Parts: sequence; structure tokens; C-alpha cells
Amino acid sequence: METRELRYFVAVAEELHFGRAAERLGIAQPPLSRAIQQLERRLGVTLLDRTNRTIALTEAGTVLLHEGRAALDAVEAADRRTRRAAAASGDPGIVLVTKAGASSELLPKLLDAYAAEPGAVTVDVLLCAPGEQERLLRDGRADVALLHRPFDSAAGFDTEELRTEEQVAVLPAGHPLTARAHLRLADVTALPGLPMPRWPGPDGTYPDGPGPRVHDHAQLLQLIALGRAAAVLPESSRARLPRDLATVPLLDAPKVTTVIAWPPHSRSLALAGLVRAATRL
Amino acid sequence: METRELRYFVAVAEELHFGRAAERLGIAQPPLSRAIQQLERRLGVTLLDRTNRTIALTEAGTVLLHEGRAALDAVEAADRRTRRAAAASGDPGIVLVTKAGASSELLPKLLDAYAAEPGAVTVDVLLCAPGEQERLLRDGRADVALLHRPFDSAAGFDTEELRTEEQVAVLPAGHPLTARAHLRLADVTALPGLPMPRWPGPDGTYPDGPGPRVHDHAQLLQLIALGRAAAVLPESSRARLPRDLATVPLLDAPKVTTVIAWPPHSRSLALAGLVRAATRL
DNA sequence: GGGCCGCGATACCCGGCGGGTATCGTGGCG
DNA sequence: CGCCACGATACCCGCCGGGTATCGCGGCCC
Repeated sequence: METRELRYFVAVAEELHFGRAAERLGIAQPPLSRAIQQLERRLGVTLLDRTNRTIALTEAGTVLLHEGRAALDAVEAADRRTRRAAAASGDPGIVLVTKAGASSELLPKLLDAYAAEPGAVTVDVLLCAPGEQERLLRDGRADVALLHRPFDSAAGFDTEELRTEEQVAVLPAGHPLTARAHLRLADVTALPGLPMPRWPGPDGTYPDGPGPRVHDHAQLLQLIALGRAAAVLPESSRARLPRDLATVPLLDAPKVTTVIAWPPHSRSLALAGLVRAATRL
Repeated sequence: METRELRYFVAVAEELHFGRAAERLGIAQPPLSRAIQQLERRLGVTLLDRTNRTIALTEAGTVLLHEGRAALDAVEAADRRTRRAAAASGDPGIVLVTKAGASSELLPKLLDAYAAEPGAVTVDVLLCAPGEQERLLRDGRADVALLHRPFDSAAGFDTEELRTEEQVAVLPAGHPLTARAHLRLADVTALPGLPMPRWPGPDGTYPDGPGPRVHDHAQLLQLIALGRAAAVLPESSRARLPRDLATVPLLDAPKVTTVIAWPPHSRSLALAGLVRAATRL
């Protein structure tokens, strides 16, 4: 199976429309139809149910969509990491990715601790939207990530736990609940007029619900300040909250564990040094 | 980057010889030379140092060899799992792989416990040589594995720990040391005339040393019975040892943890059921 | 209910590229 | 010093990936 075939199939499976998929791929529709047919013939498997107007994934097609995405990520990672290894030979810098707005106190400590080690290389920090880190790590744009379980999934990576912390409710300053010494999750998840915001899932779509749609930390904070939302965040994020927001400890929110994660087959000495520095913090 | 190019490069990088690599790939040597040149040009990276008689991997080439193998495994897994999903639609059986000769009491219990669950599907058991399991799991020939840390690496998989056990020394019956109530690692690793056997590494080559080369459990047991080797094995393997072998508890050997492992992006309900059954044992 | 439209499939053509054979250039080694 | 081993180059061919034109068909709107 060639990566070109995989790319084509993933495009069709995601769009469920040959025309749009072809456009996305920058080719015409007929070659795409033929390519998918050839793929099905070579696999000996029906991937799409064509009901002559619309198409749907078969069971096998669903499997190939998932596995194919993972495979394409792996190929892309091979490409990118090879390029980087050649470009930066002499200074094989590390790219660390983390959620924008998170780990605001841990990250500087980690960077300082690692920089003090003998033989430390430069560490580029990449800040990204929540849920994007795993993808960057998988497809080679990053070498190591700070993840926050249980929000982020560390499946498929090697990890070391760095710290565990409680969560707090974040509310507009002056909200009645800010007078309370502590809250329970149920108190904040169903506040009238202050719905919990919705984050996009791994596929880029938003779940249904009343809350405003957000895709980064700054957006979220602004919405809370405007009195349009409430949120539950790890207590370490308190340090970087603007003054017009208030926090209240939560008694029953799940704890958040910060982990450092890297692709399991990494062979980089520099990465090993960074992980060592992290675990010693 | 196409998988064809990756396959070609991996072959050349492993053989370090264009002629042999071409033979292995079933093509002639000139197209292979050209393909590698094209790959290098497209990546903008030198992958091989050609000293006009012999070739060596550059730094970037080493990276591409590792990442490329992983990527090829992922593509192969996509192919195989798709075929299996289509072929066995209706009975999407599970393939479980474990080291031949290990987990001899745990495995039947697990299979029985799972078979008793409602909705259980057939589980095919695949026995393989030590160190092969990870590869089978990665390239889609198996869905789930029983691994034994620290011998097997569970890097890149999701796991659940099932049990932890001590190790014992395995010696020919009648050997003087079998009279002792317990031993230390140092007592058995440097026995005159009874060297520890050598296992092949992930790349198929054997480390240097005096011990005989073995590649499966049965071989190992026969060599011990012949008085040509000693071994250190988990105590659960005692149950299936032939009578002409004796075991002595070890005080300072690392404990062995049996884990059930599966690819992190699995979506199979049947697999989830098997894992649940395993954790309840 | 009929015609139009949207969408996937088919037909056919072309150019590029993957693969083959023949041969060269050049170090290493006997 | 000359042969040999090995990678690179030159050149040719056939296939396949991609394009345009068109068909078949079912839904939908008037």
C-alpha cells in the first residue's frame, strides 16, 4: 500500500464526497475514483458503500481510516525528523510543545534546569491549542510534549509523571459563588447563565451544548471575564490569570497530572537529558 | 515520501550494499541507485556517505532508518487490520501473541475468563520467539500481547499490569548449586562451564559472549538439560519445566511483570472485553 | 411527473516515471 | 599492474497516474 493511496482514501473517507476530496487533494475527480477502486481491488476489500448518490464507510473502511491516519503520521514524522536531523546537524535542537497557557511555572523551571546541564542543546518551545500536542508529537513536528492528564491522552508515548495538582473553578470577579471557600463540580457545571465552554474534539468538531465554543486559553479567559462562561482549570494556572477573574478550590474535581511525553522509539541523547532534568525537578 | 521509497531506503540502509539490497527487493541495482538519489534530492538531505566502494549511513540516514521502519510497520498494520476487519466481519476474532513457553498458567485462565463473558469472540493464540511480540503487535499481525517486563519493552503500547513474580535460577538436575536453598544473581551468571545463553537482539544479531546462541524456549531448556547453560526465568515457568531441570530461588533478580499490551489507538470492543477480563483475574 | 442538477463511474489519451539492460569510472587488492 | 567489485550513468520501454469529455442515475424542484 502506497502513502499516496492512503492519503487519497483518508481524504475521501473524511469528506465522504469524491469531488470535495479531489479538490482538497489538488487532483481531478476521475483519477481519485479510480485510485480508490484500485485500492479496494488490491486489498480485496470493500471500503465504501456507494449508494449512487452518497457514500458511507464500511466497517473495514473505518478501520483503514483510523490505521491510515496513524500510518500517514508516522511517514510524515519520518520525513520531518530526517530533514531536521540533517538541517540541524551540529545543533540538533529539541522542539517541546505544550498547551498555550498551561504549565506556566513548571516550564521555565524545566528549561532552566535543563539549560544548566552539561551538553544541553537549544530547546524550541511550541505553544499550541489544546488537543493538538499529541498530533505534533506523532507527526514529527515536535520531539517532546508536556501533557495534562486526563485532558490529554498520552497513549502511544513514553511518559514520566512530573506533578499532580488539584483543580479550581474560575469565575468572573464578583460572582456570588466567589464568596464561598470551596465548591463542588456540580456547583459550577450547571450555573445558570454561566455555561461550561465547549472545546473542539480531536476531529475538529464541537460537541453539542449551550456553552460558547472556544479553541484556546486566551479566548476562554476573556469569555469568563465577560461573564459568559465558567471553567475548571488546574490550580497552577491561577498564577497567570488576569485580575478580573476569581478562583475557588474544588473539592471533587479530578486531579490533573502533568507528564512529559516523547515518541517511544526516540534515540536522542538530548531528549534523554531533558527528560532526566524534568524528573529531577 | 512514498512507502516504496522507504522500503528501498530501509533495504539499502540495512544491507549497506546496493547490489544485495536490490536482490532482496527483487529489482535491478540501477533503479535502486536512482531511487535513493531521488529520495535524497527530494528531502534535500544526504542519507548515505558514498566512498565509492562502500557506503555508510549519515546521521540523517540513521534517523530515517529508525523512523522509516516504524512508519512501514504502521502502513503494514493498516493493510493487515483492514483486510482482517473485512474478512472476519461477523466474527472479528482477536489475535493474541505471547512468548512461547511463558505465562503457561496465566494464559489459560485468561482465555477461560474471557470466553465466559457475554459477547466474547474467538481468540487466536500466536506463540512466537522472544522479542518478536512487539513487532507483531506493531505491524498488525496481532491485536494484543502478553509481555514480560523488563525483558520485553512495552514502549508505544497501552498496557495493564497483570502480575509480578520473582525469578528462579534454572540448572541441570544434580548440579551442586541445586542443593542450596537460594542463590544470588552473581552465583549463576558466571558459573564455570555453565554460561548464560545469548538471545538475539531486536536486529537479529547476537551479542558477544561465551554462551550458546538460542532463539526459543525449548532450545534453552534442552541446552540446560545437556549441562551446557544455565538460565534465569520467572518462577511461573517452573510448572512446565521438564523433570531433568532444577530450580533455585534467586534473592536479587529483578522481578518480572506480566502486562497485557495493545496498540494505543485500538477501537475494538472485543479487545476492550479481553483487557477487562484480564484485569479482573 | 418531467426535466434539471449533482455526483460518481467510465472511456480515452498523454506524459512521466519506474524498471530493465548495457556500460562506465574508480578504488582495492592480489 | 591489471582485474574485480561496486556504485553511477546512459538509454529505452511500457505502465500507470493524471487530465478532459461524457455517461448513468437518482433526488429534487417547479
